[in-house]
Amino acid sequence: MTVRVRFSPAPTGYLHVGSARSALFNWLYAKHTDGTMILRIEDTDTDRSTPELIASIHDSLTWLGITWDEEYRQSDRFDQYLEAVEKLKASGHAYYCECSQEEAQQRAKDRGGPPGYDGYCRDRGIEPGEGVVVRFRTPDEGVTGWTDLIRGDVEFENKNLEDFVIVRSNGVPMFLVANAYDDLDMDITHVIRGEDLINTVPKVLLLREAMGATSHPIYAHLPLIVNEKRQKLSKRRDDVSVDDYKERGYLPEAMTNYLATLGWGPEDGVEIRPMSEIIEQFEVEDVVKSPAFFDVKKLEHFNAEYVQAMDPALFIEQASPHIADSDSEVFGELATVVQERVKFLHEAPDLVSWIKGDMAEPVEKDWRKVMGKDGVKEVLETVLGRIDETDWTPAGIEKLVFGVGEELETKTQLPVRLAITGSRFGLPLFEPMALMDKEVVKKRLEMALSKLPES
RNA sequence: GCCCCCAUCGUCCAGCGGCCUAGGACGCCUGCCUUUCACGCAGGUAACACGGGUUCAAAUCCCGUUGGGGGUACCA
Repeated sequence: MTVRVRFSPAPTGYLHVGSARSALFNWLYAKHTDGTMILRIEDTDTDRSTPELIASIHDSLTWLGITWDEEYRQSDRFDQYLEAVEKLKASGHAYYCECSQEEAQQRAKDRGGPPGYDGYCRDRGIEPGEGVVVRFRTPDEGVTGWTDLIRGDVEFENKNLEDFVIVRSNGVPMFLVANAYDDLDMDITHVIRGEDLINTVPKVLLLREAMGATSHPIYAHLPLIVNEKRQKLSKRRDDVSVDDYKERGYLPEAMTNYLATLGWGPEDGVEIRPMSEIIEQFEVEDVVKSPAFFDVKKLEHFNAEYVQAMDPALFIEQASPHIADSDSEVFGELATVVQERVKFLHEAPDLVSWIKGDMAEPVEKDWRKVMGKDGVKEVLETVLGRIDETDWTPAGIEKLVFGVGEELETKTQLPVRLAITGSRFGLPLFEPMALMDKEVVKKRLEMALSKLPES
């Protein structure tokens, strides 16, 4: 039997890293087993789903390198769900209900106990009409359970399952039926998704059985990815859109590699490795149960490793879009040294922008620390005074700066760097300086001198 | 409230009854290298939530407590 898995996002927002991880694990498993990966757009929430969002999900998945073999859109299949619902009604598994949400809630409140719908309309013979929904009739007793590939045996008592809505009053089928119907219809063999959906399993199982299913897919519920407060990642409060990471210059390979280590780890402990090896080693049952914190620091490290490993030509090609046009020439000349000290593509601009553009405002603390030292004034003045007679090449500038250092018996590189670049950190100093206009260098030195404390 | 899940360094992952005085990775700290930064190299920091069992032996199995999380919609 060939494995068929599906990633089924609701297009109600951009793809975020949690969903991306679910997509990735499905994809890894499909690849590992040589199975089929299905992308199923669950757009039954017609109010919030948009074509733009579907397109953005496609883009994000593609960017990550996650591919799919078949694609479906639930909004194309409403007729089928509705037909299935008709059968459910005919067999007594579903019924019309005219209770408003307020009424249902009010009754739940009045009777105390558990909230949820009480089955009031079960046998009232309601006819379809304005404000009428279709509900699925859940058993009053017994248990519904399954063996989860990751969590083991999970059981729910049927009495805790309310008669849930499967068709809205506007006639649109809801998530649960669509989901149950499609998994059955598409012969899904493994359902791999976030743990936030674990509570819906018994309802879907009941639905499937009512639809005549004699067997069920294997379920595997992934631990959630959480923020620093250990809460489920939320699009609203957390910074988690895959697209944003792309914009910030993260590499897709770094992202997927990092995501693969959240909830799972290779046997030999080597975390950074080609996707082909991850596919080879990946087993769903090895996924851990506890939630994982999305650690951007570690992602950064992964990204740095991938940036360092990039082919230089590819680095230039991919970093260039981040570089201002006015800086592209110097970037071209310094790309290799830029690549060596950058963790993200988006850091490249800052490393070169001071050469042709404006220099960054120095960090106050750094400035005080470096410029407050004795002798700095002499250093800057001497260097400034000799610029006109300096051979304006990297070697010439090095001779100038270090020469002054030897004469005055002090280190000159740092104050000169801070004066000219505005930062303690950055590229090797002399190569970029050689690309600058002498007058600009002089002006920055003068500016630094003027800001020196009068002592 | 009710239902469900989870619990090893700050973080991610190893550990599936003895090999654990608990291992790797990120972070952080120290040193080396270096007239910047980064890289590299050598070290270091730091955890089995708690309480009961079971067993010759428990981080590993069982129960409870505590803590955390998820769900509880005519969202998915």
